[in-house]
Amino acid sequence: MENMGDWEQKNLINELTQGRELARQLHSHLTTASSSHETREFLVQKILASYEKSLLMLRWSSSVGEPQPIAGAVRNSESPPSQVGSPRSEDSDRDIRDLDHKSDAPRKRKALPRWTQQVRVSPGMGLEGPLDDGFSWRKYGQKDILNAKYPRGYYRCTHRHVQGCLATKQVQRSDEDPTIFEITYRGRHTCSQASNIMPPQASPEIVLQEPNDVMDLQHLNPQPQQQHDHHEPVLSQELMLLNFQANLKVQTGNLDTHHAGQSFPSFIFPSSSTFEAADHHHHPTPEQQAHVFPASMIDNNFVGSYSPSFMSPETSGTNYFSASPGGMNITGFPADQQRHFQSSESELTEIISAATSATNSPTVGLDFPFGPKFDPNFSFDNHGFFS
DNA sequence: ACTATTTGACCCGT
DNA sequence: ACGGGTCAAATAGT
Repeated sequence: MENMGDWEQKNLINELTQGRELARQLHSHLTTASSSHETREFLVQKILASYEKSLLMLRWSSSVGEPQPIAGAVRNSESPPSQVGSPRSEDSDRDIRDLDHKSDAPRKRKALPRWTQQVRVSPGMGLEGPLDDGFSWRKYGQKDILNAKYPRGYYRCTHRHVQGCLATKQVQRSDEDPTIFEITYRGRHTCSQASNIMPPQASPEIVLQEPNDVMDLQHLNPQPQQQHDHHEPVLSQELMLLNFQANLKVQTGNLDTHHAGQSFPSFIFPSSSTFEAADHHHHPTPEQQAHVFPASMIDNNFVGSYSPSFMSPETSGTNYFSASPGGMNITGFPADQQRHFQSSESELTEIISAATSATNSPTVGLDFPFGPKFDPNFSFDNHGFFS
C-alpha cells in the first residue's frame, strides 16, 4: 500500500502549486510596468525557495535516486559547496540485541539512525534558521559547543508526546560560513505530522548530506514506550497517513565511490527496548516516576523478530535503519513512547489514553535498507509523484 | 489559557 | 572533570 507517501505528496504538491502561483504572479508583474524591482525580486526568491523546498522534500522522502547534489539555485558568493564535512561515514547502527540474559543490567545500546545535511540559506532573504524541512520541531535546548562560534540548537518532534515520535535534530551554524547550517537528524519520524504546512522561506541549498552514525550515539531520546491501544478514531486516521519514509542519499559529490543512499521506512521503533529502559535521566519527580512503565514489559514486545540486517544489496552497505513492520501501515505504528516527564498535564492525560496499542508487538525495529516493499536495489524512486 | 522558547541545572559517557 | 545532550522552571508569545 502506498499510503506512505501520501502526506508528503500532498505537501509536495502544495509546495509546487504555490510555486506555480508565485511564478504566475511574477509573470504578471513583469508585464506590469508599475511593479517594483523589489517585488519582482521577492517573487523570484520565493519561487526559488519553493523549488528548493520541493527538491528537498523529494530527496527526503522517497528515495530519490539522483546522485548529484541539487544544484544550487542561489549561489553567489563564496565558497562552493565543497563538502565540508567529512566524507561520509556510513554505516549504521544496527544493533543486534541479543537477549542476553542479564536482564537487569541496564543494557544500553541504542543507536538511532543519524545523518547530517548541510543546508545553506541564501543571504538575501531574511530568515535564518534553517529551512523548514516539513516537520514541526520544538526546541528543547541550546548549547555552546566547544570550538564553535555559534551555539547548537536541539530540537525534538513536536508530537513526541502524543505520538511518540522520537525524531530529533540538532542545528549547528557553520563557523566559517554562517549561511550554512549543519543539521543532524536522529531518528525517523513516526508521527503523522498531520498538519504540516510548509511555509516557504529561505531558500536553502543542500550542500550535502551524509548519513553516518558511526559513533555510538549516546543517549537517545528518553522514552520508554508503551503501546497504545485505543486511540481515537481520528487519531488512527492520522496514523495511517503517517508512514512515510524518508531516506536520504548521499552523494557526496562523488567523492566516494559508493553512494550511500538510504532510506528508511517509517518508523523506528525503539527497537529495543533498550533505550527506554534506560530512560536515562530520570529526574525524579516523584510523581512522574510513578508512572513509568515497567521496562520489562516493554522489552518483551520487541525483540522478537529481528531480521538481521541486510546489508545493502548493492554495493557497499549502505543503509539500514529502522524499519517498520512489514509494511508500514497503520498498525505498525509506533507503539512506543511514553512520556512521563514533561508535558503539561493535559497533554499527559491525553497521551496516556492514547497509548497502548494492541498491535504492538511484532514490529520490531529491524533494519533494512529499503522499505519492505521495495526492492532493495533501489527503487522506487519516485513512485510516481505527480503523474 | 495555552503552547513555545529560553536558559541554567542536571545527567551521562568519556 | 569536561563536554555535550536533555530537562524543566521561568519566561515570552499567542
